[in-house]
Amino acid sequence: MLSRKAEDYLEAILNIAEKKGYTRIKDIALALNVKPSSVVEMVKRLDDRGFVDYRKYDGVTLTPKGAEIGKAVWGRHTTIRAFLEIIKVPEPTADKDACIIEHELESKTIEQIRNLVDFVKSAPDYPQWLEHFEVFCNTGVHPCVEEKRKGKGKGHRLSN
Amino acid sequence: MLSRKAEDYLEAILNIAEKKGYTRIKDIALALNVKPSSVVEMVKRLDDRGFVDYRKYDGVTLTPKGAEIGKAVWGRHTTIRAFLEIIKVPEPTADKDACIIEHELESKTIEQIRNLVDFVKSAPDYPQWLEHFEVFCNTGVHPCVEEKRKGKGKGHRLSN
DNA sequence: CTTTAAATATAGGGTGTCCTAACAACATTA
DNA sequence: TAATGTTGTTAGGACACCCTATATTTAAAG
Repeated sequence: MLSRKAEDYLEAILNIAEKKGYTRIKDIALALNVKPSSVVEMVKRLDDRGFVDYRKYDGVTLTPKGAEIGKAVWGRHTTIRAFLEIIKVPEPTADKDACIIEHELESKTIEQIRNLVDFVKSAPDYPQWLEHFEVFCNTGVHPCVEEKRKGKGKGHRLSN
Repeated sequence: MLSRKAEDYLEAILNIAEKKGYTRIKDIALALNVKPSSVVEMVKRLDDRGFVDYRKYDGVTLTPKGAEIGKAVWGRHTTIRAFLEIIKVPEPTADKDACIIEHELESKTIEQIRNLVDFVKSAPDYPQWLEHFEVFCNTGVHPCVEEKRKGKGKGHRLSN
């Protein structure tokens, strides 16, 4: 089993390689906010376990095994970030917190979050329930409750 | 700053104390799936930092400071679990994963998840969009898309 | 080609968390 | 109260992760 941190490293290596074509120790250190010496240490461990190829003074590349994990983590990351943005978590926070949540959740949980995201995306129009959710965030009152009071309960189920 | 693990201990101590009135080393070890010796070690650290009162051979109690944190973590836990249940994550998974997410998220994120939960709870009826979400989970198709095709776009925005 | 600056590597140390094994205190009950 | 079983404690060690300070290698500029 890979630790949360190890996954972070693989994800970072993947992203850097996609952007620049190669990955140096310094880039990883920068991306993860740690010192180069820490990166070297981790990268050695990842090499031992077959997740990366590491040759001294010559950067790091992901093995297929490592790339697979990196991509999986990155996928979880984007899913979670999308969800957080749907529920109006502001962007820098959404990205930061996606980094935290993306590890260790059961696949069923990720699947359901992804379902929710896809559900919203595949809607033909901007969902009314999300408009209502925004109202609720701002006022603390569910618009349908008001509406129902006035309309004396037509029995028409509203968006939330 | 308290670590994830330290928070776990405080949360566990709180829950055990609420259930049994007192908290022994063994209970904590059981709740967190660690050995008693690990518990003693952690509890000493928490005592040093003023989060618990620990006297040898005589259990552990939370200080006000420790109880505050325990309650906060527990609150986040229940919020997250409620959310996961809303999106149909099965119960044992929901509980387990709430344990994981509950640490370290920014308060804004927690607040928005809580908003979503409250939003759903305060709806006058079971939300139509959740029914639609269930359909989507089962079929991969958003019911409103079908409906729109048949109804030739009345311009009536549907639940999602 | 040499000097220097940047990047990388190593050595050595620290913290947090966990474990096992051995020992000590307590509680029960014969 | 003595024997026994349960619970709690300590000692000692392991592993993941991070750091600083010091060496080494590579790359760039003179």
